[in-house]
Amino acid sequence: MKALTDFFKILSDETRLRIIVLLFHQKLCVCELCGIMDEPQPKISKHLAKLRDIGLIEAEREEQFMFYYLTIKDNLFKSIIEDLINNIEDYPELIKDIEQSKDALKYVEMKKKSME
Amino acid sequence: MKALTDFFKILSDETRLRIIVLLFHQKLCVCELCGIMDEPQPKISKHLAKLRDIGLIEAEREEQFMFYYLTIKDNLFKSIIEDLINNIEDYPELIKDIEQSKDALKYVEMKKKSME
DNA sequence: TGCTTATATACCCATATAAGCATGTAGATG
DNA sequence: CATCTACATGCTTATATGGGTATATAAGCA
Repeated sequence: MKALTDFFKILSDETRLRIIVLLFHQKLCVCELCGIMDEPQPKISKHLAKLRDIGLIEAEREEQFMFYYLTIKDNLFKSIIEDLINNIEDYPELIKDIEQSKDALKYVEMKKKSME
Repeated sequence: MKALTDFFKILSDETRLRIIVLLFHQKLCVCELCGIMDEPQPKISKHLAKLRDIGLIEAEREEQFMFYYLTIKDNLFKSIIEDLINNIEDYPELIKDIEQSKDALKYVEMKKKSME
Protein backbone atom coordinates (compact mmCIF):
# COMPACT_ATOMS: atom_id res chain seq x y z
CA MET A 1 0.00 0.00 0.00
CA LYS A 2 2.89 2.30 0.82
CA ALA A 3 4.41 1.37 -2.54
CA LEU A 4 1.20 2.39 -4.23
CA THR A 5 0.86 5.76 -2.53
CA ASP A 6 4.57 6.38 -3.13
CA PHE A 7 4.03 5.65 -6.79
CA PHE A 8 1.24 8.19 -7.01
CA LYS A 9 3.34 10.73 -5.13
CA ILE A 10 6.06 10.25 -7.72
CA LEU A 11 3.54 10.92 -10.47
CA SER A 12 2.23 14.02 -8.74
CA ASP A 13 5.17 16.12 -9.86
CA GLU A 14 5.12 17.63 -13.33
CA THR A 15 8.84 17.29 -13.93
CA ARG A 16 8.79 13.60 -13.07
CA LEU A 17 5.74 12.95 -15.21
CA ARG A 18 7.49 14.58 -18.14
CA ILE A 19 10.57 12.44 -17.58
CA ILE A 20 8.52 9.26 -17.41
CA VAL A 21 6.72 10.06 -20.63
CA LEU A 22 9.97 10.85 -22.39
CA LEU A 23 11.64 7.67 -21.20
CA PHE A 24 8.62 5.67 -22.24
CA HIS A 25 9.53 6.48 -25.82
CA GLN A 26 13.30 6.20 -25.67
CA LYS A 27 16.33 5.87 -23.51
CA LEU A 28 17.81 9.30 -22.77
CA CYS A 29 20.80 10.72 -20.95
CA VAL A 30 20.71 13.52 -18.39
CA CYS A 31 21.90 16.21 -20.75
CA GLU A 32 19.32 15.21 -23.32
CA LEU A 33 16.58 15.43 -20.72
CA CYS A 34 17.83 18.85 -19.66
CA GLY A 35 17.93 20.01 -23.27
CA ILE A 36 14.56 18.64 -24.24
CA MET A 37 12.81 19.85 -21.12
CA ASP A 38 14.77 23.07 -20.78
CA GLU A 39 15.37 22.53 -17.10
CA PRO A 40 18.52 22.86 -14.98
CA GLN A 41 20.64 19.76 -14.56
CA PRO A 42 20.48 19.45 -10.74
CA LYS A 43 16.73 19.60 -10.89
CA ILE A 44 16.59 16.79 -13.43
CA SER A 45 19.16 14.70 -11.58
CA LYS A 46 17.31 14.96 -8.32
CA HIS A 47 14.05 13.84 -9.87
CA LEU A 48 15.86 11.00 -11.62
CA ALA A 49 17.19 9.94 -8.22
CA LYS A 50 13.67 9.70 -6.85
CA LEU A 51 12.50 7.71 -9.83
CA ARG A 52 15.47 5.40 -9.34
CA ASP A 53 14.79 5.02 -5.65
CA ILE A 54 11.38 3.51 -6.20
CA GLY A 55 12.57 1.35 -9.05
CA LEU A 56 10.82 2.98 -11.98
CA ILE A 57 14.02 3.65 -13.91
CA GLU A 58 17.58 2.45 -14.15
CA ALA A 59 20.74 4.01 -15.54
CA GLU A 60 23.62 2.74 -17.59
CA ARG A 61 26.70 4.54 -18.70
CA GLU A 62 27.57 5.02 -22.34
CA GLU A 63 30.88 6.77 -22.66
CA GLN A 64 30.54 10.01 -20.73
CA PHE A 65 26.79 9.87 -20.50
CA MET A 66 24.36 8.27 -18.10
CA PHE A 67 21.41 6.92 -19.99
CA TYR A 68 18.15 6.31 -18.22
CA TYR A 69 15.36 3.97 -19.16
CA LEU A 70 12.09 2.76 -17.65
CA THR A 71 12.04 -0.48 -15.68
CA ILE A 72 8.49 -0.70 -14.42
CA LYS A 73 7.68 -4.18 -13.22
CA ASP A 74 4.42 -3.82 -11.33
CA ASN A 75 1.40 -4.51 -13.52
CA LEU A 76 -0.75 -1.80 -12.06
CA PHE A 77 2.01 0.77 -12.45
CA LYS A 78 2.50 -0.30 -16.04
CA SER A 79 -1.19 -0.01 -16.81
CA ILE A 80 -1.34 3.46 -15.35
CA ILE A 81 1.59 4.70 -17.39
CA GLU A 82 0.08 3.16 -20.49
CA ASP A 83 -3.21 4.89 -19.78
CA LEU A 84 -1.37 8.16 -19.56
CA ILE A 85 0.38 7.54 -22.87
CA ASN A 86 -2.94 6.63 -24.45
CA ASN A 87 -4.42 9.93 -23.33
CA ILE A 88 -1.41 12.03 -24.15
CA GLU A 89 -3.37 14.14 -26.59
CA ASP A 90 -4.94 15.92 -23.64
CA TYR A 91 -1.56 17.17 -22.47
CA PRO A 92 0.11 19.48 -25.00
CA GLU A 93 3.15 19.96 -22.78
CA LEU A 94 3.86 16.26 -22.96
CA ILE A 95 3.35 16.16 -26.69
CA LYS A 96 5.74 19.04 -27.07
CA ASP A 97 8.38 17.19 -25.06
CA ILE A 98 7.99 14.17 -27.27
CA GLU A 99 8.36 16.32 -30.36
CA GLN A 100 11.48 17.85 -28.90
CA SER A 101 12.87 14.46 -28.06
CA LYS A 102 12.92 13.46 -31.70
CA ASP A 103 16.24 15.15 -32.12
CA ALA A 104 17.56 14.40 -28.69
CA LEU A 105 20.88 13.42 -30.19
CA LYS A 106 21.74 17.02 -30.90
CA TYR A 107 22.25 17.63 -27.20
CA VAL A 108 24.89 14.96 -26.80
CA GLU A 109 26.50 16.02 -30.05
CA MET A 110 26.70 19.59 -28.85
CA LYS A 111 28.58 18.31 -25.84
CA LYS A 112 30.89 16.16 -27.93
CA LYS A 113 31.60 19.01 -30.36
CA SER A 114 32.50 21.38 -27.57
CA MET A 115 35.13 18.93 -26.41
CA GLU A 116 37.11 19.17 -29.61
CA MET B 1 -1.34 19.26 -16.64
CA LYS B 2 -1.94 20.78 -13.23
CA ALA B 3 -5.19 18.83 -13.07
CA LEU B 4 -3.27 15.67 -13.76
CA THR B 5 -0.60 16.19 -11.14
CA ASP B 6 -3.29 17.25 -8.68
CA PHE B 7 -5.13 14.04 -9.40
CA PHE B 8 -2.04 11.98 -8.65
CA LYS B 9 -1.44 13.98 -5.50
CA ILE B 10 -4.94 13.13 -4.37
CA LEU B 11 -4.22 9.45 -4.94
CA SER B 12 -0.96 9.62 -3.05
CA ASP B 13 -2.67 9.54 0.32
CA GLU B 14 -3.73 6.20 1.75
CA THR B 15 -6.88 7.50 3.40
CA ARG B 16 -8.10 9.05 0.16
CA LEU B 17 -7.31 5.94 -1.85
CA ARG B 18 -9.34 3.89 0.59
CA ILE B 19 -12.26 6.30 0.30
CA ILE B 20 -12.16 6.20 -3.48
CA VAL B 21 -12.15 2.43 -3.55
CA LEU B 22 -15.04 2.26 -1.11
CA LEU B 23 -17.09 4.79 -3.04
CA PHE B 24 -16.37 2.94 -6.25
CA HIS B 25 -18.50 0.12 -4.92
CA GLN B 26 -21.27 2.05 -3.21
CA LYS B 27 -22.51 5.40 -2.05
CA LEU B 28 -21.62 5.93 1.60
CA CYS B 29 -22.17 8.56 4.26
CA VAL B 30 -19.50 10.07 6.47
CA CYS B 31 -20.32 8.00 9.51
CA GLU B 32 -20.24 4.83 7.46
CA LEU B 33 -16.83 5.72 6.12
CA CYS B 34 -15.60 6.44 9.63
CA GLY B 35 -16.99 3.15 10.86
CA ILE B 36 -15.69 1.04 8.00
CA MET B 37 -12.26 2.61 7.99
CA ASP B 38 -12.03 3.09 11.74
CA GLU B 39 -10.82 6.65 11.39
CA PRO B 40 -11.83 9.85 13.17
CA GLN B 41 -14.59 11.90 11.60
CA PRO B 42 -12.65 15.15 11.04
CA LYS B 43 -9.95 13.24 9.25
CA ILE B 44 -12.46 11.66 6.90
CA SER B 45 -14.32 14.91 6.35
CA LYS B 46 -11.15 16.74 5.44
CA HIS B 47 -10.16 14.17 2.88
CA LEU B 48 -13.67 14.19 1.47
CA ALA B 49 -13.36 17.95 1.09
CA LYS B 50 -10.22 17.53 -1.00
CA LEU B 51 -11.84 14.90 -3.14
CA ARG B 52 -14.80 17.23 -3.62
CA ASP B 53 -12.56 20.16 -4.49
CA ILE B 54 -11.09 18.43 -7.50
CA GLY B 55 -14.42 17.04 -8.57
CA LEU B 56 -13.91 13.36 -7.93
CA ILE B 57 -16.91 13.04 -5.63
CA GLU B 58 -20.15 14.78 -4.82
CA ALA B 59 -22.44 14.71 -1.80
CA GLU B 60 -26.16 14.58 -1.30
CA ARG B 61 -28.11 14.66 1.89
CA GLU B 62 -30.41 11.84 2.94
CA GLU B 63 -32.16 12.71 6.17
CA GLN B 64 -29.40 13.47 8.66
CA PHE B 65 -26.65 11.96 6.60
CA MET B 66 -24.40 13.24 3.84
CA PHE B 67 -23.88 10.54 1.27
CA TYR B 68 -20.90 10.68 -1.01
CA TYR B 69 -20.44 9.10 -4.41
CA LEU B 70 -17.86 9.14 -7.19
CA THR B 71 -18.30 11.55 -10.10
CA ILE B 72 -15.19 11.02 -12.16
CA LYS B 73 -15.59 12.46 -15.62
CA ASP B 74 -12.11 12.49 -17.08
CA ASN B 75 -11.38 9.37 -19.12
CA LEU B 76 -7.82 8.99 -17.97
CA PHE B 77 -8.81 9.36 -14.34
CA LYS B 78 -11.51 6.76 -14.82
CA SER B 79 -9.11 4.32 -16.42
CA ILE B 80 -6.64 4.71 -13.60
CA ILE B 81 -9.23 4.04 -10.93
CA GLU B 82 -10.46 1.04 -12.88
CA ASP B 83 -6.92 -0.27 -13.11
CA LEU B 84 -6.63 0.03 -9.38
CA ILE B 85 -9.87 -1.85 -8.84
CA ASN B 86 -8.71 -4.54 -11.24
CA ASN B 87 -5.55 -5.03 -9.23
CA ILE B 88 -7.17 -4.79 -5.86
CA GLU B 89 -6.04 -8.29 -4.91
CA ASP B 90 -2.55 -6.89 -4.36
CA TYR B 91 -3.83 -4.61 -1.62
CA PRO B 92 -5.26 -6.50 1.35
CA GLU B 93 -6.09 -3.31 3.21
CA LEU B 94 -8.41 -2.29 0.40
CA ILE B 95 -10.00 -5.71 0.26
CA LYS B 96 -10.60 -5.57 3.97
CA ASP B 97 -12.33 -2.21 3.63
CA ILE B 98 -14.58 -3.59 0.95
CA GLU B 99 -15.45 -6.54 3.16
CA GLN B 100 -16.25 -4.20 6.01
CA SER B 101 -18.38 -2.06 3.76
CA LYS B 102 -20.74 -4.92 3.12
CA ASP B 103 -22.58 -4.12 6.29
CA ALA B 104 -22.11 -0.40 6.14
CA LEU B 105 -25.74 0.08 7.09
CA LYS B 106 -25.05 -0.96 10.63
CA TYR B 107 -23.24 2.30 11.25
CA VAL B 108 -26.16 4.49 10.31
CA GLU B 109 -28.51 2.22 12.19
CA MET B 110 -26.39 2.51 15.30
CA LYS B 111 -26.79 6.25 15.03
CA LYS B 112 -30.51 6.06 14.48
CA LYS B 113 -30.98 3.66 17.39
CA SER B 114 -29.08 5.90 19.76
CA MET B 115 -31.53 8.69 18.97
CA GLU B 116 -34.49 6.82 20.38
C1' DT C 1 -37.81 28.36 18.55
C1' DG C 2 -34.41 25.72 20.81
C1' DC C 3 -31.88 21.39 21.02
C1' DT C 4 -29.49 17.61 19.11
C1' DT C 5 -26.55 15.44 15.98
C1' DA C 6 -23.93 14.78 11.58
C1' DT C 7 -20.70 16.92 9.29
C1' DA C 8 -17.48 20.77 8.17
C1' DT C 9 -13.88 23.73 9.26
C1' DA C 10 -10.10 26.45 11.99
C1' DC C 11 -6.02 26.28 14.21
C1' DC C 12 -1.69 24.33 15.48
C1' DC C 13 2.18 21.42 15.03
C1' DA C 14 5.31 18.34 12.88
C1' DT C 15 6.99 16.83 8.76
C1' DA C 16 7.73 16.56 3.83
C1' DT C 17 8.77 18.58 -0.62
C1' DA C 18 10.68 21.24 -4.49
C1' DA C 19 13.83 24.60 -6.22
C1' DG C 20 18.23 27.05 -6.52
C1' DC C 21 22.94 27.42 -5.80
C1' DA C 22 27.25 25.54 -4.67
C1' DT C 23 30.06 21.75 -4.47
C1' DG C 24 31.45 16.83 -4.64
C1' DT C 25 32.61 12.66 -7.39
C1' DA C 26 33.55 9.21 -10.63
C1' DG C 27 34.70 7.94 -14.98
C1' DA C 28 36.57 9.20 -19.46
C1' DT C 29 40.17 11.24 -22.10
C1' DG C 30 44.63 13.03 -23.15
C1' DC D 1 48.51 10.40 -13.81
C1' DA D 2 46.11 14.72 -14.28
C1' DT D 3 42.39 17.02 -15.97
C1' DC D 4 37.92 17.67 -17.49
C1' DT D 5 33.13 17.07 -17.65
C1' DA D 6 28.65 14.73 -16.85
C1' DC D 7 26.23 13.94 -13.29
C1' DA D 8 25.07 13.57 -8.23
C1' DT D 9 24.39 15.48 -3.89
C1' DG D 10 24.30 18.81 0.22
C1' DC D 11 22.44 22.85 2.10
C1' DT D 12 19.03 26.37 2.60
C1' DT D 13 14.62 28.39 2.09
C1' DA D 14 9.80 28.65 0.98
C1' DT D 15 5.76 26.21 0.82
C1' DA D 16 2.58 22.42 1.22
C1' DT D 17 0.56 18.62 3.68
C1' DG D 18 -1.57 15.54 7.16
C1' DG D 19 -3.22 14.67 11.78
C1' DG D 20 -5.31 16.04 16.20
C1' DT D 21 -8.28 18.79 19.04
C1' DA D 22 -11.63 22.05 19.47
C1' DT D 23 -15.29 24.43 17.57
C1' DA D 24 -18.67 26.03 14.04
C1' DT D 25 -22.60 25.10 11.10
C1' DA D 26 -26.74 23.45 9.28
C1' DA D 27 -30.52 20.28 9.00
C1' DG D 28 -33.98 17.57 11.60
C1' DC D 29 -36.96 17.18 15.31
C1' DA D 30 -39.41 18.32 19.75
